[in-house]
Amino acid sequence: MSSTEPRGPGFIPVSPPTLADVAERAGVSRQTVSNAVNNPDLLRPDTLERVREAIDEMGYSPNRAARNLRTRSSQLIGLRVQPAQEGTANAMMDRFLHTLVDTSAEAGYHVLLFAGDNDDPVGGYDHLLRATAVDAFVVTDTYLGNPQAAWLSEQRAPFVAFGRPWDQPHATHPWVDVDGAAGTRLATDHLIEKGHSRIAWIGWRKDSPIGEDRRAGWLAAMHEAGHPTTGLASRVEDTVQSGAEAAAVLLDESAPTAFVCASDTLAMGVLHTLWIRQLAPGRDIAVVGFDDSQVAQVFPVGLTSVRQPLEDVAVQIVRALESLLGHLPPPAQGVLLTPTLAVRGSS
Amino acid sequence: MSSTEPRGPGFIPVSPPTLADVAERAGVSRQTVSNAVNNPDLLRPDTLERVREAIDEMGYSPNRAARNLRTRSSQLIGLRVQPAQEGTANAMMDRFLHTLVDTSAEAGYHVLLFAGDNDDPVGGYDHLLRATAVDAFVVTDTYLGNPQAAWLSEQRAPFVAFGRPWDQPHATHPWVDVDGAAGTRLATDHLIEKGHSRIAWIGWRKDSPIGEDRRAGWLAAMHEAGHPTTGLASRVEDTVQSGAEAAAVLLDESAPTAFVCASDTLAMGVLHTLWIRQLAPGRDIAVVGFDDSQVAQVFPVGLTSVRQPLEDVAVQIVRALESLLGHLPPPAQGVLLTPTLAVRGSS
DNA sequence: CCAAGGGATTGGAACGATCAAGGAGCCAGC
DNA sequence: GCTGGCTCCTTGATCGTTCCAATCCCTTGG
Repeated sequence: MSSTEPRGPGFIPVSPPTLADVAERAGVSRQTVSNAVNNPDLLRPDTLERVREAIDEMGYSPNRAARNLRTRSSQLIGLRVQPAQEGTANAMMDRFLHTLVDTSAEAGYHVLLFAGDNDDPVGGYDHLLRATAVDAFVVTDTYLGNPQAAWLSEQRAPFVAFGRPWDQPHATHPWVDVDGAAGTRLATDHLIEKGHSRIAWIGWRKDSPIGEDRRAGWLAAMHEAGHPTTGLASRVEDTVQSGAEAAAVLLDESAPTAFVCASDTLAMGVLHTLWIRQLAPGRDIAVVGFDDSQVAQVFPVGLTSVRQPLEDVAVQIVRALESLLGHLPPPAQGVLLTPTLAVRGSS
Repeated sequence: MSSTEPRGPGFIPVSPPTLADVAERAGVSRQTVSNAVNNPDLLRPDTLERVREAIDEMGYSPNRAARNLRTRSSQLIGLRVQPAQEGTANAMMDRFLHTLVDTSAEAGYHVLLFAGDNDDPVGGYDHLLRATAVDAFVVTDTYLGNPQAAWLSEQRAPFVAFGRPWDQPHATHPWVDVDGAAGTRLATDHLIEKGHSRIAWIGWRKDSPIGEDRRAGWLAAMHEAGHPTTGLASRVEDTVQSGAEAAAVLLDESAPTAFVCASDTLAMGVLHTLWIRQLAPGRDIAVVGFDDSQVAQVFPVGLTSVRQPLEDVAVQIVRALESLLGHLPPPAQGVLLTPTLAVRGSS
């Protein structure tokens, strides 16, 4: 049999033992070995013991391809990685990815990465789906107007989205998202508690639903505290440069004592302006960012920042996937998680 | 056949068409369709055309599991992700991962992520290998004393390492690495060119071969330029705090006019100390980091930093993998790539 | 006109697992 | 003693593809 081929230096590795090899060794049939692996309850304890010994001795692991073929499932979850782009929120995804991999592993799944193509947002999905190469997808780039979610729904492909279907209020697919408004509200309340009342907002252009969501949190917190907001809000591109310029304008025209920003990138811009003007962040002016990126953590005095619970997001996504794939009761259609505030020297 | 099942709202997705379905439609045998996909040269042009039409019309993609089973290959490359840890060089891996996925895709491979476990560094590899779930591995954490590389070599498993086998000079597996010494030499020469002669080094503890490699580049450049180095080198933990302290000590005792650091993290520490002492980076004191992290890019004046050619690393790794897997002539055993210097305001 | 040769195509047999039935063997009950 | 039910295990068929060897068809040369 395959497991008894000659072996020695310079040889190609022997093919791993099969179910039949183990069966022969344990003196049982193939199916019994299969049951020992998948339905141990069906075996008599002594038989189970014997088969397990054989499995251990031979170092048997079920062949993935054969199992996949027969069961029509791959135990793989597909995740598309965006085309390489510089310095965006990608780095943040790192935390998410780690937990996703870990949690998936616990559920018996692996994560398959595949390349994305902006011109053909659906191509990669299509191929993997038709080849039954993955059991489900995790869709993370829902903010791009997500044709994927709609397309996958239409194909009746199992998937869970990280991000609400902003522009498709009637979408029925499961999703997990972070409550951005709650995050900025947290940040604003924190500043109010510190005694600030003129708290400025620097966010993204109006066509970003995520940006508007985050802005809403700031606005609500300010209104509730009875603080004015006119002239204190600015909407710009998500770059350090834009953040710096916006901060300069706001400082000149509205004299805020604190800034809440839609991203750490913008917050870095604010800090840049403060630095130029010899204003000490945290002492003269408070600044809060969003994302708790590495930048926020290593910035000299530390940048207070809203931290997305990406680990929880990953866990919830895997839970939803398990439901979809039939291992658990159906999940809530949408799960909204609340971020926390990482308080540092800048506030 | 499976492709003609009833379809409509509320139904479970129909199973995708198979080779046999396409064959029937095109009026040829299964094998001919298979050849149309894998060895088009074997078909007569008109037959090929007819089969291709059928494939397109039915939206056929070969079933991955079946193909994998028959060919004993999975077209998957395994990459272990370390257990989630905070704020380390992980974020840098993002660039690498993207390119790895893209390049692998061009070579017909997908990337499979699997969870790592520090207690059992080999467990994940072992399972995937025996289950023939992946064709090869990319090993990235070779600096941990890499038991993986040795173990995989012993198993005769195909893999390529990102990182030289520092502690195993006789290892024979293929690897790709970045020439850290060349990077720090680049940084040091850049500073020398700017007129600096008292250039300090802040690096890692002596037991890090990577750290010593980077230090060697600084040392060589200084010697070649005839500049003294005594009292100008410091070896500390890789934290902002340590970098700040080391910079303070060096400034007090040796009055350097520039710093070369083994990491951006350390460089941030230096910048912190400069900020406290009201010294302007780039004007009063020059600073160069290593890794060109996001931090370096968004830091107000910009942090000059050695940039690892991670994209090239990924490309070379995929190339080496293709060789291992028999599609190309055997590769060089080791590939050493030279980093570049991203010059910004801090120097 | 037939045999030889080569290109194009075909049918059967794997690959290694699970599914769906189908036996043994044993005990209780009539 | 035979049946029925239960537990435990086995046998054949199957998933969809590619490998292998055989077959078919058409051309060419003797």
